[in-house]
Amino acid sequence: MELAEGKQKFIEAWGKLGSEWGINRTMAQVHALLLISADALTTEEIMDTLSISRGNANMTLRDLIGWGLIEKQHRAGERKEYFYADKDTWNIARQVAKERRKRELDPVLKVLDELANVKGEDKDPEFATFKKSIADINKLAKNVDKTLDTMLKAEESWFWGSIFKMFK
Amino acid sequence: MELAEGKQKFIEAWGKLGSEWGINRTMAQVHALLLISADALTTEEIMDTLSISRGNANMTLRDLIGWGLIEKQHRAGERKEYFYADKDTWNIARQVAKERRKRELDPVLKVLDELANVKGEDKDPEFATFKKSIADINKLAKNVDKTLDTMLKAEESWFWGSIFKMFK
DNA sequence: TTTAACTTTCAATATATTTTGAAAGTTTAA
DNA sequence: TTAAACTTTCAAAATATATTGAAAGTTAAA
Repeated sequence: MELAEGKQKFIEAWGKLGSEWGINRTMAQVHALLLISADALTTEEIMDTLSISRGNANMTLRDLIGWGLIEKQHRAGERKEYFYADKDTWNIARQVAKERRKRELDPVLKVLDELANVKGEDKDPEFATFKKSIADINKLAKNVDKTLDTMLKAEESWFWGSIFKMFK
Repeated sequence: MELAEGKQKFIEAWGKLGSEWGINRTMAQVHALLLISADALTTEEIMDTLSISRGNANMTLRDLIGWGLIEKQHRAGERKEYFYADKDTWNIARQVAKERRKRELDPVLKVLDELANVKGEDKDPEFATFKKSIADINKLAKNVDKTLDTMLKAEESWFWGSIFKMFK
């Protein structure tokens, strides 16, 4: 397989994976493109390569910056902005985990805590089932939260070392 | 907070979380409803409670069965089918992880392996960056795969025991 | 069998999300 | 200043996804 074809395939696969996990396909594709680019790219180059509009490219790049996955670069004597992706997969995974925890896990934990206070008759099976389910999910969510917290602070080598030890 | 209101809130929160993770909102809501129901429910009851159509309810219930999250029940002397959700959060997490691995991680691993064979000039920085990125992502993906594999075989207590030990 | 209770299908419709592109906004060099 | 180079915005259009509901299909009791 040629490099050009390989790049194409990677961008497609990354885009598909992203969309299956609730991430805008274009955003995942732009990220993929920058991931496999040795140099930083301009908005223009990204638009052309992926055949997307200026508005779309601009918004997507802003979002990616918001996710902490890419950054702007400036070159002496040039007005244009260049975009460059962090290539470290461990950082990427951490960044994504961090953002999603903030945006999604935190609100859910808040709701679950509220729901732990629902009042009712312990003899009522409907109430008992509700209570039990909420408590169990709460426990799982808090464990996930704690695990992410530690993971976010961890260094790569330390983390993988632990995973390997954990799973022999 | 009253039980009825709590149920409502939980169904909404679960639906929102699901949709943010690429799971159909209605599917997550039906799952939530069954999770907090002491008894198995009929299609009719689910339709009424969530205000969804018969077709939607039917398709969603089939999907949930496909994900291994709920099951049909039959009652002596009745034609109607009842639906019941597994209430064990550990099983739910495992089931979801299992399905998503099969549907999403496996295809990505396949593409990454193909992309590892892309030919090019080692001196070409574009080629070198591509190779490096693919290799790194491959490594991460394989680690995730291995971790999931072990997790899927694991018993709850064993798993959480390890997590706790891992993170003190 | 027949029939009524129940389930499934799917084309049409509705809703939600993404994308476009032209206009407005901003910045810097001359 | 002015004007050209560049970035941002956002209403409208396009696309993708989810939902409806009536008709077709299935099943089991009579």
